[in-house]
Amino acid sequence: MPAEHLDETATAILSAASRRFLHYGYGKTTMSEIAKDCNMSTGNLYRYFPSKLDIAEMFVRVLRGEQVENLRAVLQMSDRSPAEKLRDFFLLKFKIAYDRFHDKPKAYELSSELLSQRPQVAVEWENAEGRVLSEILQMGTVAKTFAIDDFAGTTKILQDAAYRFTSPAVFHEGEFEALAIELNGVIDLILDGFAFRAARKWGSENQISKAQAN
Amino acid sequence: MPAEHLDETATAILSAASRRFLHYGYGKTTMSEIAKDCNMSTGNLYRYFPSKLDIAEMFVRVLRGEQVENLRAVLQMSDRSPAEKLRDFFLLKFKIAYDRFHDKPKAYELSSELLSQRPQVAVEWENAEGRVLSEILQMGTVAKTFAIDDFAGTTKILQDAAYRFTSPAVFHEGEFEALAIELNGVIDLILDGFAFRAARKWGSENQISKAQAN
DNA sequence: CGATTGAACGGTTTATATAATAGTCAAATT
DNA sequence: AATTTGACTATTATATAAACCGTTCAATCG
Repeated sequence: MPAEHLDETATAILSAASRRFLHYGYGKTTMSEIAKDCNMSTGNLYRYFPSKLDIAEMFVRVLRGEQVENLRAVLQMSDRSPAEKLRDFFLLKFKIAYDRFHDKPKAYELSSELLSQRPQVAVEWENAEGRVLSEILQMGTVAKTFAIDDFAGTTKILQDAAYRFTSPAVFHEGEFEALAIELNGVIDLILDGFAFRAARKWGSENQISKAQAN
Repeated sequence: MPAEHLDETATAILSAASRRFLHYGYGKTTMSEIAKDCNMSTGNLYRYFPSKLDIAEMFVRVLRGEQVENLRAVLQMSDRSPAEKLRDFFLLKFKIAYDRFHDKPKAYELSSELLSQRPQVAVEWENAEGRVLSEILQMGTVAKTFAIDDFAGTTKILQDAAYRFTSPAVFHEGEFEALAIELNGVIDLILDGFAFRAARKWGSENQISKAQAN
């Protein structure tokens, strides 16, 4: 399922298709154009991909794999506290979505079309991001900044609360800065909620002041 | 702008149009049908409404006015604490949106079409709901359950955090109960965030236990 | 004279015909 | 035998013509 299973020819096909997808969009790219770019016949494309939509799916998988890698990099920042990593995670996710929406419209259009026909891809992607988020929550729990018992459930709740800032349907309504300020406000509130729960569980007042300092 | 400014004839037009909008949808309703229902000519409709879209706008305004009234009723429940009212508000808003999406698909379609051409209506509607929400926040601040200084900003943040549960784009993804549980989780976290801020501001531990009890 | 009509206009949707494309497979190629 | 081909089919998209509908307004009505 990941992009690594592709042999050389499949990679060439995907690369040719990607170029055309980005430039002309999914609908305006034909199988014979892709075949010509690869110096092969249309029939032969089907030995490497079951359908055109599967080429698009692989294209999106690669794009989103890169996104998750970027998000995962947040985990490694040793100079950032778990609370700061939570903020970094969502601000980066917002920035990635906002940028892609604004300066790669064809890729956005392709994603929309694919996801309407392959909803499972969206679920997998959300789960992959959820695993990163969950690791941040675990780090915070180890550090006793957070006090979380249901990691999966809390991850889902965080994704819900930040949904507005990751759903492109809204990106035209406001400029980046205004939306980023609102997102920071949501994260502030979430972090205070976590601080409250940590204080309740571990019971010490220094937890409160620690969270306040953040 | 509100529905009360309408005279008898305009009300009859709106009523005939509403019946057809709900039954056949906006696109499948023609001005001559509306005129015939009211025993008048098409030309005469334009003495009461500038355009067909304005009839649709009035239709939506009436619907949404009722919704805001229902939400405002939450404010009056004297047996509910501010925290409980906040929960009631969002659960009711979610239920209203979910129900309308599922059993009045034509009304939903009409709303979408109108809002794409009259975005200002959505802004007004969000502001009207925001005023109710803001009153809940004030009640909570008076009761020292919350400690909010920027009511407008906090209102916006709450609307952002609950956006997923009010945006119909997602309603096919999950069943009502599952989504309601998630929404409750988001509200739990928000309320704990408010409790934390209240404890920080008013400084007493009994605030923490009070919020815990909720 | 104000209120109302309905034919006329222009823009848009719909229906139809035509062209292009995704996907298949028997034959050709290596 | 495994790979590749390209003509072929069924489906989808595009182009064109016809019907429709929102809107206007000069003529009619009360």
